Amino acid sequence: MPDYNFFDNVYDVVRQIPKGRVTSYGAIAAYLGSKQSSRIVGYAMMASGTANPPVPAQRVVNKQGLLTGKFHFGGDTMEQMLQNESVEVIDNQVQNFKEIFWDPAIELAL
DNA sequence: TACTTGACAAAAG
DNA sequence: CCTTTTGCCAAGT
Repeated sequence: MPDYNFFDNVYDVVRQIPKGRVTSYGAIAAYLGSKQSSRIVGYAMMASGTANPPVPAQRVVNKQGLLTGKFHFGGDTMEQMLQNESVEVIDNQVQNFKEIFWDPAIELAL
């Protein structure tokens, strides 16, 4: 068993995302190590579908606030879940993204 | 063991 | 503004 599971780190951060808030792959990657690892975060999210406990991957979007991976949830499930948490999503785009953005580098720095 | 793919991001053309 | 390229790391083939 590996030591530092990048995936586990990602899961831990994502689970701490408050309701009605969203973050970006790059933010998580940057918080863990380097923003270059953003792809690994996305990969972790994909694996999160089989992870236990499952992580609120719907709260993780790309830096544009765009629901790039909504298809992995199955149709518009991602949008529905986000809107169910008071997150406005229009055309795969999180509205007011900048306002509800949750940055682990700041929130978890406390 | 090597090559390809991927829920990203930033830069270049 | 849109398309292409490069970098990064892990997993699948």
